[in-house]
Amino acid sequence: MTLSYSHAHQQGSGTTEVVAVLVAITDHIARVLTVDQGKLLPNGPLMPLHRSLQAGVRQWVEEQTQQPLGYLEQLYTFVDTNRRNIDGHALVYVSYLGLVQETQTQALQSKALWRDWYDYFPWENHLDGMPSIIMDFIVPALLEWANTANDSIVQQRRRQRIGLCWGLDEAFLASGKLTDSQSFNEHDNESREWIAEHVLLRYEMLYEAGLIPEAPNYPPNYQAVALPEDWSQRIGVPMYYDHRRVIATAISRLRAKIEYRPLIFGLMPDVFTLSQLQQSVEALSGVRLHKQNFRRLLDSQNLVMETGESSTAQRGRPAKLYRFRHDIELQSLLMDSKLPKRK
Amino acid sequence: MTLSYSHAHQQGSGTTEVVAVLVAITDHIARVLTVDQGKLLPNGPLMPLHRSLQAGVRQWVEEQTQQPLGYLEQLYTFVDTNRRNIDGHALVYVSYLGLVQETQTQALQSKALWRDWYDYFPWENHLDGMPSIIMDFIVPALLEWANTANDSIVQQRRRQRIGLCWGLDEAFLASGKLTDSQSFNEHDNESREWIAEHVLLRYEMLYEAGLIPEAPNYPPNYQAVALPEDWSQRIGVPMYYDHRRVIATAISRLRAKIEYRPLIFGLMPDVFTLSQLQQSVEALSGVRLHKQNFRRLLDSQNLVMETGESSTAQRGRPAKLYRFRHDIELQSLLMDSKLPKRK
DNA sequence: ATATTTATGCTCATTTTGAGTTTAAATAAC
DNA sequence: GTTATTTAAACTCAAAATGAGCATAAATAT
Repeated sequence: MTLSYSHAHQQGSGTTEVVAVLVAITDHIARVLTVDQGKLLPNGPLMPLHRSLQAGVRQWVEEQTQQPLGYLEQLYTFVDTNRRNIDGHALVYVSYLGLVQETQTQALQSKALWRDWYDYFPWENHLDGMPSIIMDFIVPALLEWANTANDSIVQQRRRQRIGLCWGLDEAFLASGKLTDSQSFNEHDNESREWIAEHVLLRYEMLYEAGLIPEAPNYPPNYQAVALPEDWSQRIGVPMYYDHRRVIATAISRLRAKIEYRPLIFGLMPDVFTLSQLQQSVEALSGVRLHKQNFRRLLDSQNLVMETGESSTAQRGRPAKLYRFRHDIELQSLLMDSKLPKRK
Repeated sequence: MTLSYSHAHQQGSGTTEVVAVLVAITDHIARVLTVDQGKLLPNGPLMPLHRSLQAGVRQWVEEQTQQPLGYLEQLYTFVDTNRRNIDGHALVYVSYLGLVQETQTQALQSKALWRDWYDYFPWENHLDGMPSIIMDFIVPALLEWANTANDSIVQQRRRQRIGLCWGLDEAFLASGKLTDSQSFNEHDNESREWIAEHVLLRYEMLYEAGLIPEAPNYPPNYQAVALPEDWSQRIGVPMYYDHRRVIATAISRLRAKIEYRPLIFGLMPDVFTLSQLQQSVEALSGVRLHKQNFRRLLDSQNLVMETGESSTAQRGRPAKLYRFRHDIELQSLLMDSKLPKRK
């Protein structure tokens, strides 16, 4: 796959672009809004008429996707030295995270497409346990990458990083038990904690190791243990430029922030059950939560109120319906209101 | 004070600048590195030769201050529509936070100057209790600002915001007891928690209310209760452009992050006592900490090790000397290692 | 010698967290 | 229509983390 991609916009004399990661949850799956067959995020140049970066984001998203958007926050600013304007100035692009309510995802432009964000990061979905690709391919490949370092200190550091990023004990990594992927799930005393918000660290490690198609050193030439034929499929859908890294940044931010701010507000419909709310949080964090503790924390936060109605949409006992307490909207944005930890 | 300031750099065809907030702690006081008599942060245009934003920051800081710098992280990206290049593109400036070790602050360029960061934000220093300016002037002025809103809903919202930002109970705000600034400190049941990391929210509220010299609506015209003559002195040292907001962003980030990442690493000399360490954290957070709990958390984190020596620099019992465990440097950057809460 | 200052070890009550058990109220299957 | 299954929701309990204080140690100041 070639990454030199002829962009639609004229770069002209400006050197600044904006790019947006819009997130919505539909059918309990976290999705990002893409254009160009899922290869690009909505983006466009900052123009003299824009009074702010936000204004630029809103205009280009509207133009390219017709998706109405609410909450928007700045993520990170990147430089692409491969793309320059006529005077040789490198392209600077400022990324934004936007949240879209489930009910508001209709009537998009034909180019625009909502995609399951785990299509881009298959290893990040732990809703049904740790995906097998991690122990079968990713960690072995990373360990081999660690070994290619000349300096043994660097090797040690890399192994340490691998353990921390992927939730593995270093002793376990050294023991070479990886070949038996069963043993991992059984002896969870050999594993550390998987930290959901380390999405960006994990992506950057894969990138650095040359295991990501977007990386300049892909495919890696150190593979004694060859990667499978369909590796570029298994390692997730590639994107143009560094847009996949931008999504990784967004997921990291979202997973971290949802622990102490009720951002989930921006993703839910007006009325919902507590189970739906929990499933939405799980879709973002990629791990299952403990139901009883989730609810305990919720009502200690006083974020939701009963509507009085209940829903029989599911099979079992009808669930009470809730809505967010918009009277405390401001407060909630400021306050440190946590959401519960993993199961 | 006029804010149209003729900048030293030629803007040319680029539209991107970098600006750095360098922080160091000397004599237990948190300081930021400034140029131009404390009116500007080190800054400069991103140029074609820079391979990254970081590289740009490092070059301009070196050139303007000769301060060597270690840890550097991106803060936020701003747009200044008042400054444009020849083609009319607004200036985009990317801000960075840098940490400098106490021992490394020598031999600066003559223009460069380390300034107590509370010179810019006098209301943020609660090391000797809440500064009187808050209850004497700031909150009364803000309450009057709240009353100037046409909509009574907006008025209510503003009062709510004031309470949350400044750690005050709304009932208390409504009660009009403000005139007696003593009553506040006595009845702390009437006050909420002062949240140290809300530096930016507080600054932006003052800016919005027109109480900050940099604000376009300064001085505010709604003052029935007139501000004191020397208001522009009391409300902190003004800066050119929006550089004071950039510092507020930096302090917010630092205060928030120090709670869960051992950033204090980057500010300490090699060897230090636990009291010095605590005083440094206090200098950043602006509040006093509980000594015993600070130490308990520290050794639960295993971040420091004894050197074996002790220091008799102070008056009382000699304090053991410690150094950071650099063997866990990487780990500590990744791990959620908290520092203790307020006293 | 005694008061004062600083460092450091230890206790204790309260809150928060992680991980269950039990009961309620619906649908699906026989 | 009775029974199994599914989902909701209330409640319990032990372990860990937190906030606040007391007690003792080892130096300097008077």
